[in-house]
Amino acid sequence: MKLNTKTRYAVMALADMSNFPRKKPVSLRDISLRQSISLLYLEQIFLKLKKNNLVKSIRGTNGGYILNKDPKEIKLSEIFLAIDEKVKTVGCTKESKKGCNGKSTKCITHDLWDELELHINTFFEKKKLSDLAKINQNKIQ
Amino acid sequence: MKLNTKTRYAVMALADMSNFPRKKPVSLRDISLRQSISLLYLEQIFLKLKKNNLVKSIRGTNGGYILNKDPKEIKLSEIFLAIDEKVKTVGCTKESKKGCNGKSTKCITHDLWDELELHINTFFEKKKLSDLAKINQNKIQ
DNA sequence: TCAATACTTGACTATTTTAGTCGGGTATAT
DNA sequence: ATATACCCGACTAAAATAGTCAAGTATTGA
Repeated sequence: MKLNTKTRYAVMALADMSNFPRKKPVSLRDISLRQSISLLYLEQIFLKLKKNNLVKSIRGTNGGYILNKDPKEIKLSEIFLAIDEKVKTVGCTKESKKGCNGKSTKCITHDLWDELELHINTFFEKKKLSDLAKINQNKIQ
Repeated sequence: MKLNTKTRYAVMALADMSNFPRKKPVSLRDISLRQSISLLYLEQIFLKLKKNNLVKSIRGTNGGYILNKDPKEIKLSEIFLAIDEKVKTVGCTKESKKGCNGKSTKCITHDLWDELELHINTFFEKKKLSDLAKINQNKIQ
């Protein structure tokens, strides 16, 4: 059970941006250098973030991206949604209406995974981008 | 972010077993039929569960597996551990001591993922096998 | 005793997902 | 004009997943 890099990098990149004044565009090149993330990969990620209105883009020299909202207002769940990362603990979701293992009944663990999903999603709803402050960049002990 | 089938099936299978008296061995064949899980796959899974002392095996005709503890005593976290499913939200763990992205400092999101990991693991520590009762097998609405 | 049942083990494999890269754009500032 | 920096779809190598397969061993019951 692990997070994909796209989502992790998205959070990292946005957290990076939130360390700078919101008015000036931040270029992907700079983020790439500071956070050691491939520039080409960042481009892919930011297209999604833009489509989902988390950032706006400014082209040309001295261009870059700008956060659309104050970091205090940006929930991690929004970022996850933008990147398409679904916290789906299991195949038999409520949406599928199909039951687990192709049967019309819930599998024996169905409610458990539902509960876990809710648990995790609640965590991401509560966390804001602003919670990842510079203070986090300490040495590992 | 999703759970692998091995872990899910392990929980399903053990939950299935816990619906029957603990003294009589439950064969994988029966579990396979009731829960629609491949028998060959179940065999692989139960070897792990056995190695980690969650079940004991009885060979031969009328053989099968027996839970080593009361379902009330079996934490889901134990099952996860047995199957090797690690809730590792990210590469830069405390254990690696290496820092994120090869640097000696924590990445900007390091503490976040740590916190998430703890959050999820706490959930599994609290959940017992007995919490997945027969009552869960309702129709999907 | 001997056939059937059921666990044991390691190796193998097709498919899917992940984690990117590549190539060719377009818009803007200087 | 030219360099910068965003835009976009298609592609791909590598890893993980979700199993299967072959060849056992131990035990029971007829």
